[in-house]
Amino acid sequence: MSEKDASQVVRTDGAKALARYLLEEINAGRMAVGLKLPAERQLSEQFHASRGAVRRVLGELKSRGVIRQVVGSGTFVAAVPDPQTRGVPTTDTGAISPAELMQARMLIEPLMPSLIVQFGTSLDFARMDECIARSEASLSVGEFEHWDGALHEALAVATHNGFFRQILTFATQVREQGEWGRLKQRSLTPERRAQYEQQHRALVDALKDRDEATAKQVIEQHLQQIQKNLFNR
Amino acid sequence: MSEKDASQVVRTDGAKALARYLLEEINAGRMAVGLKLPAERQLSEQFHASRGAVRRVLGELKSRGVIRQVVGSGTFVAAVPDPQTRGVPTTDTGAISPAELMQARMLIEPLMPSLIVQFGTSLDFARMDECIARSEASLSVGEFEHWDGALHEALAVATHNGFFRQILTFATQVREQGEWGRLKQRSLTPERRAQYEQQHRALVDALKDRDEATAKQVIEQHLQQIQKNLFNR
DNA sequence: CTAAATTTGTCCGTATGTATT
DNA sequence: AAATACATACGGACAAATTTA
Repeated sequence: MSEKDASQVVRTDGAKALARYLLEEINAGRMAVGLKLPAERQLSEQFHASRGAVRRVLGELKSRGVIRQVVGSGTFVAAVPDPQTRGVPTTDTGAISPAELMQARMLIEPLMPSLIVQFGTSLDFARMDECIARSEASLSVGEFEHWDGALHEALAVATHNGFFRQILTFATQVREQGEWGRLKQRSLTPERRAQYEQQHRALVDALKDRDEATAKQVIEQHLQQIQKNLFNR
Repeated sequence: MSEKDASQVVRTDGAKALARYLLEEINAGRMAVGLKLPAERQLSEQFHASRGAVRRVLGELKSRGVIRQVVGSGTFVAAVPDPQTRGVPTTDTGAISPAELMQARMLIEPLMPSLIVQFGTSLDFARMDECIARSEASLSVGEFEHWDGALHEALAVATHNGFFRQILTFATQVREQGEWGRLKQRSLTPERRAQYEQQHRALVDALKDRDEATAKQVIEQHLQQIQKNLFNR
C-alpha cells in the first residue's frame, strides 16, 4: 500500500482530522464539558469534509457518550472519554473469532443427528441430495460454497427445531461476515473439496438410515478436518 | 442536474419494481434456485434505480434468505421464500415453542461445562456465587427470576466463547418474549424453587472443582426437572 | 502461475427533504 | 421564521474477493 500518486489521494483527509482534533481537545480538557461545538455545516467547512463525514464522526463520538446532540439546538461536549469505560457491557457481540466459532460448531453440530433421525422427513433428505448434487456439479468455488451452505441449512431445517435453525443461521452469518473468508479460500483445494463431498454423502446416507451414531461420527470427522485445514494446514 | 422525466418522477421509482419483479420471478419458479442474477450495476441500469437502491433491495432479500451474495462472484437465488421461513434470521424468534426451546436447551446446555472447566476464571465463579446468593435472598418471584437469568448469563460468559454467549442470550430472549412466562410462573412452587437453588449450588461447586462430568450431570438433571415441572403438570 | 477483468463491499461527497427548537 | 439536527438517496472512487484468460 504505498502511495501511488499524490495527486488524487484525498480520500480521508478531513474526516479523520476532525476525529483526531475533537478527541485531542476534549481529552486535554481544552473543551470543557457542556461546551457547544460549531454546527455540522460549519465543521464541514472548517475541516474541508463533507457534512456526511462530519455526521459520521459525531455519531461515533455520540455512541461512545463523548458528545450529546440536541435537535435544533446543537452539539455539546458530554464527558471525557476515559479508556476504562471503553469496554461496553451492553452489546459485546462483536468479533467472534473463527477459532471460537469452530469450537462451538464442533460441540453443537454433532447434536443435530439426534434430532434429524427422529424428525427428518423424506422431503428433508431430498433437499440434502439436491444440495450435494449441485455442489458436486459446481464449476466455481463460489458456487460450491453456495450449495455447501444450502446443505447446512437443509440439515438445520431437518432438525425440525426452530431454535437449532436459528443457531445455524447465525453461524452462517458469522462465517460470512468475519475474517473467515481469507481462511476459507486458501484452505479449499480440489482434493479437500473432494473429501468434503465424500463426507457429505456419508453423512446424508447415515441420516437416511436413521443411524445416529455413524452420522454423529461423520460430522465430527468433517469438522475436525475443516478445523485442521483452516488453522493447521 | 436532473432529467425531468415525467416517467420517473416518483420517489420510489425502480426499486420497488425490482423487488416485486424478483419476488414474483422466484416465487413462480421462473428463476431456478442457484441461478446467477445480473450484476448490481446492471440491475441498476435495467430498472432505472441507483445502485444504492438496488443494494437495499438485495440486502432485504438476503436477510430473508431468498438470495445469497458472494464477493467477486455475484448474486444467486438461494431458495423460494416460502411463508414458513419468511421470518428474519437476525432477531426474529419466529414462533419457537417452549417445547422446541427445551429440547434444544437439553442438548446444548450440557455442553457448557466442557468449556467452563477449561476457561472459567475465579471472577466468573464469583459472579455465579453472587447470583445464587441474590436469588436465594429474593422475596418475590420476579426477583428470583431475574437472578436466575443472571446466573445463566454468568454461565454463558464463563464459557469464554462469544458464539455460545450469543446462543444463550438468544435463548433468554425467546424465553422472555414468548408465553413462557406464564408457564414458568405457574410451575414455580416454593419447594421447586428450593430444588432449583440446590441444583444451582451443586452445579457451581462442580464447576469450581473443574469436575466436568458432575457438572454436566447436574445440568441435565436440572433441565429434566424444569421440563417435567413445565409440561408434566 | 500470473495478471487482468468482473463483482460485491465500503466509504465519501453531494443534494434534498423533514422535524424540532 | 430561522437555524439546527435527522434521514435518505444518488453517484463516484477505492478495496477485497473471485473468476477468467
